[in-house]
Amino acid sequence: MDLLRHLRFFVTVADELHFSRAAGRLGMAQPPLSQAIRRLERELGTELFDRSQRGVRLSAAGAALLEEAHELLAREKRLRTLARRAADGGLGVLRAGVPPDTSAAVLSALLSACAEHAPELSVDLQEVTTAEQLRLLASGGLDVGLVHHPVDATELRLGPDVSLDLGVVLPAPHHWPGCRK
Amino acid sequence: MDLLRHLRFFVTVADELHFSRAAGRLGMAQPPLSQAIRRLERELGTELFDRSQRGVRLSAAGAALLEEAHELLAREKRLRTLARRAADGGLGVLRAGVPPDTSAAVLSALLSACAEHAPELSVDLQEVTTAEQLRLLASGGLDVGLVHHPVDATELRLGPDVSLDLGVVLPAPHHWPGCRK
DNA sequence: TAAAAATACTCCATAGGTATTTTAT
DNA sequence: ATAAAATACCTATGGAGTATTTTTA
Repeated sequence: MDLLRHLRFFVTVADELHFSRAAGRLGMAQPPLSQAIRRLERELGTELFDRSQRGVRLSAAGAALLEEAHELLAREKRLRTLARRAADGGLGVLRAGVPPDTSAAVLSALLSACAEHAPELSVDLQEVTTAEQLRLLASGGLDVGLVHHPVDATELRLGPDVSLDLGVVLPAPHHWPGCRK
Repeated sequence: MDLLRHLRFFVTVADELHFSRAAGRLGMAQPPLSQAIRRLERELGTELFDRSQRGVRLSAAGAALLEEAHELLAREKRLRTLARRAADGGLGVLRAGVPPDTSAAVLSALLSACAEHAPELSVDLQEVTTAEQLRLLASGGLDVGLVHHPVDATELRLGPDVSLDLGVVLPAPHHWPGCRK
């Protein structure tokens, strides 16, 4: 019954609060949209909207489910992105920068954690200073970096801190192939 | 194209590594399963399996996607569960009875477990004796109760025992909004 | 030769479109 | 009277089944 498409319909209607406009945005006619929402409501066993006079409102259940629907759709996109990368051989090398003074212990711990989590991912390690890494991350020359705190992480995504005085900085999502979270 | 169903197919095949057996588990014939997997591979732009001689193996991309597929399916189930709760009006208050001599430790443990499991559920606690609870549960005045054993649980559903001499009694399903199982 | 997956085809369910009706302001 | 959603009906896409072929060990 294609729950994902129906959820797409749902969030669009929830956004517009107007079936005809939502149908327009979805590139379809209004009647099939109405039908699809009704089908979804039957499937879930709940009214998603209050179609009373003066327009459409989210019902309590609809409000509760909207957030979850968004997350589900986000996951879907994520999976498709992952698949795309795998298709392009993107699941190949992860270009990682580390500061020159990184200890062998930290390095091997990170590498084995990566290998366990994404076995098909090969890691291309490069010794770069924190400052240099920030430039490379911003320009797409690196995929992830291990840097010294404190750091100006505007436009970057931070990972968890590592051991004592090290931290992980990740670039904006589109440069971000493997090693989840 | 119903990604979710295809992912269900995918994880089943990945689990069995055998199309015919997987088809059996899915309650369908083998040819449509093969077709569906091919469609999914085309859709994602990646080979999910290595169908070489001597059985089926997960491809690198397949291995990478499998985990994500599981999470997506888990989210789907979660959403359906949420919808169910909302449908039963479960997204409101759960009226819970506890015996007057319940210790604060037990109480807080139960409440935090509930909060973790159903964050959107607010719990309305009432101190009632075991005997009183049984009457209220039967009449719908309570949704769940924490009672002393032994107890006459005809027409009620029992939950797991709690700590030493306490037990959980649940009423018939239709009075039963939250706190699964 | 046997077993498992792929191919060919047929059929039916269902999603979507168009036309129309209903309802509420 | 108008605008928006619901209903009715029709068509077509595609998903699933059966039969069959292909391939490899």
